[in-house]
Parts: sequence; C-alpha cells; structure tokens
Amino acid sequence: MNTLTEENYLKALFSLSAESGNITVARLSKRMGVKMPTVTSMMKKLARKKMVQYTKYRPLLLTEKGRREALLIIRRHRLVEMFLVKTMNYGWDEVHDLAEQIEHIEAPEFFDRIDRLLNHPEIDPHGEPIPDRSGRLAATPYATLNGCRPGDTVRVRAVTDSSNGFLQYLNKRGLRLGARVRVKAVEPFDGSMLVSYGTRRSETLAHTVCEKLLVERV
Amino acid sequence: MNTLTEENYLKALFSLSAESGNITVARLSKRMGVKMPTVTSMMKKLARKKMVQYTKYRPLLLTEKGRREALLIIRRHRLVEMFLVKTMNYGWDEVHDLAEQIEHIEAPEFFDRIDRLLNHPEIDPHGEPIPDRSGRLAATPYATLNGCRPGDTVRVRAVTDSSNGFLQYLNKRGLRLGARVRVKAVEPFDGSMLVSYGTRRSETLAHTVCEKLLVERV
DNA sequence: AAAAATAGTTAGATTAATCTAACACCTTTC
DNA sequence: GAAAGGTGTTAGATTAATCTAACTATTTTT
Repeated sequence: MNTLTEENYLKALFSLSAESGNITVARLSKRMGVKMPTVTSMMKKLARKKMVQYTKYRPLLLTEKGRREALLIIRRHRLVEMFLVKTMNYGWDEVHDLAEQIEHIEAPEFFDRIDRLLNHPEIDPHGEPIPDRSGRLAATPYATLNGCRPGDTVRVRAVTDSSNGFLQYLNKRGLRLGARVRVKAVEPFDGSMLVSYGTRRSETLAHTVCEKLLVERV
Repeated sequence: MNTLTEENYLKALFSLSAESGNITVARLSKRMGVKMPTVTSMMKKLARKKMVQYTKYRPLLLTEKGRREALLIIRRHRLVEMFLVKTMNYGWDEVHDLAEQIEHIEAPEFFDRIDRLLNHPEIDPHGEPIPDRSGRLAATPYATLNGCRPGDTVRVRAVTDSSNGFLQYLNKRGLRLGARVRVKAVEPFDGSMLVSYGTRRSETLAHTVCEKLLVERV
C-alpha cells in the first residue's frame, strides 16, 4: 500500500507529533536527513493519500488515517524488537536498526505470528507500549526522570530513545529497566541529576539523559 | 553494495545457470517478470559491476564474482527458511516468499546469528544445501526421480522447487522429505510415474513433479 | 539463400525519491 | 514598519527501474 519511504515519513511525523511544538518542514527534513524540497513533495504525495493534512506554509499534520498507519508500523517495529531480544538473544541496545528494516516486510501474518509466539507482549524491550492490531496505543503512565526532585525514589520503566548509542551508555552505567533510582540532587544550572541506584552510590546524569528515562514513583 | 533489484537478478541468473541451455535475455526477462529491454539495461549495469559477462546478442554469463554474490544471497535465503520453520514453526510450504524478503536485510550479523542459533544447518527445509559464508556450495549427491526405472526404491531427499503451490501439492499427497518411494511403472508417453509410498499404494506423479524431486537410491 | 520469425537492442518516456538553484513568504529585530 | 534572515516552495535535473515503439541481428524455415 505505502512504499518503504512513505512509511518512514509517517513514523517520523508521528514521533515529531509526540514532541513539543509544530511539525515544520524544516524539522521533518532534519529528522529524515533530506532537504526541504524533498519533504514538500513527499507531503503533497501523502496529502493525496489522505495521510497528511498539508497546506502551504502551514505546520504539517497527520490525519487520523496517517496516525493509524504510523502506529501500525510502530507496532511491527516493537514486536520485532521484542522478538529479537526474547527469541534471538539480542541485547536491547542492538535491535533498533535491524527492527527498522524488518518492520517493512510485507507479510502481516509474520508479525501476527511473532505476536502469538511472544504471547501478545504489551511492551517492547525499551518499556514502550506496543500498539494493538487496530493501531490503538496504551497511554504511558510514566513521567520523565527530569521532573523528579531531590529525595524522590523511582523505578525506571522505559526509555524514549532506543538508539544504540544511548542504550550502550545506559548499559555502561549499569542502568536497566526496573532499576530503583534515588534522586540525591538536581543541578539547577544544567538540569543534570545526581542519583544513586544499585551498587552505584553517586552518578551524574545529564539533563538530556534524564528526559529520556520514563520512571514510576515508588 | 547491490540494490535489492540487482540481488534478485543475480539469483535468477544463478538459478537459470543451474538449468539446461544458455541464459538468454528472453529467459531471464520471463523469469524476472520484466520486458527484455529492462533486462538488457540491467545486464549492462551488472557488467559494469563485473558481476555479469555481457556481449551484445550473446548468451548471458555470471562471472565468478557474480556467482559468489548469488550464492551468498541463496545462503541467506536458505538460512532464513530454516529459521522460520525451526524457530517460528512455519510449514515448509509457507516460507519461500517471506524468506525472499528477509534475505535482503542489510545486516550480516543477523544471518550469522541465525546460523549459530540453528547450529550451522547444512540444508534448508526443502533439503537444499546451504552455501557457506564464503559462497561455497556442497554438491547435491542426489538424482531426480524421473531418472528412475520401475522397481527402483528411493528416498526423497530434496525438492528443487520451493514455491507454495508445489509444496502444498506434495503435502496434500503426503509426500515429505525422507519418504521411501517405490517406482511401480513409468508411462513412456508423458513421463509420468506410478509410485507407492507410506500408506499410498498407488499414486501417479506427473513428469513435471518427478523432475523436481531429488532422491537417493536405497 | 531469401523470407519469415524470433530474439535483442536503442531511443525515449515514466515514476519515485532525491538534489540544487532560485524565488517567495513570514517573523523578528532594529 | 522595513529590512534581514530564516523557512518554505517551485522549477528543473538526476538516478534507478521500468515501460513501449521502432529498429536490428540472428536463426529457422521453406
């Protein structure tokens, strides 16, 4: 139905819509690693397909249809990541790019089979919820770590960035899903946090790291 | 290195080279489902890449390099088929088309991991040998059933066609790898064979079926 | 060996996804 | 409130893979 490239634009549009601010041509072109004219012409194409609401010079908007498409791609991505980790013994920091390729396979039953094999998992290896077959996504009930204050104790429930680099950083610091983290101090200047968890008595986490950690208050 | 399309041409060239006769533009275009001019231009492209030896109006030839490339694609295809059957419980008649997509994933470690997980399998679910990592292919020591004569007893060791249709036909008739087949008669007119195997006392197999069954004399 | 049939090539067009160059529209700043 | 600077669009080119139409080479048939 959609080309691989269209699917990637839909995913990028969806992920930008989850971030703050308008979705602009400039932001999307940066995210996709293409020039702005490329984005303009793709938006016209996706508008023809009723996936995107496009008006010249206006912010980009996913339609309900486009949003559902995006969620179905994300479903496949997350199911595949879970499969790679659970069945093929990959580390959570190794699966993103591979899943990004496998998610575009044209064989719906393949993903249904993974779903069945894994017993209908609700989250992926990074703690993110897996949309259901009709594209419905459970709301994440967690807040980011950077909203916490000194003295708070939380448990890490998910990460919002599953790139190799970030996850390898967490691995190196022994931070896993489920870790119990205590906030010791917050540096007001740069928003970095001094925390303790597991055997680590005192680690500093940069603001950019804290905002990618979804936690549950304990 | 090669595009998906180029990979598919290489596979088709290899499989035609295993059949009888010259590889002609017409045969390749039919196999690929494209028109002849498309083949001509692709051959020029593959010739530039030293994968094919191309001379106007002459039969097409894979170079050593092209042959090795093709075998590496076939390796990935067969490893994936085995994985789908062994790990994901697919039937041998369901994996061909899916493997055809997965084989093009750009992640060499993925296929190495499948290889390791399956303990370095030597054959795929259809009995065909899996080329090694450097593109070496074990010779198949089996003959086709249609070379057998009345009175011969053989065991089915592989099939040379792994399309859904053919394998579903075999399933319906209860013919599996390893089946012990006795040739009762050969019809000289159309080359069909009257055989018995398992609980089937008398089945007729068309010539086109017999030539796709690789058997071992018992 | 000439004609007919088949096989193969060339030329030129098309679609998808991309680019650069040039121009147009907004928004912010002085 | 006009200019500057960034944002966005249009126009036109490029590459990959495909097509059709027209032409050429080879092979087969009579």
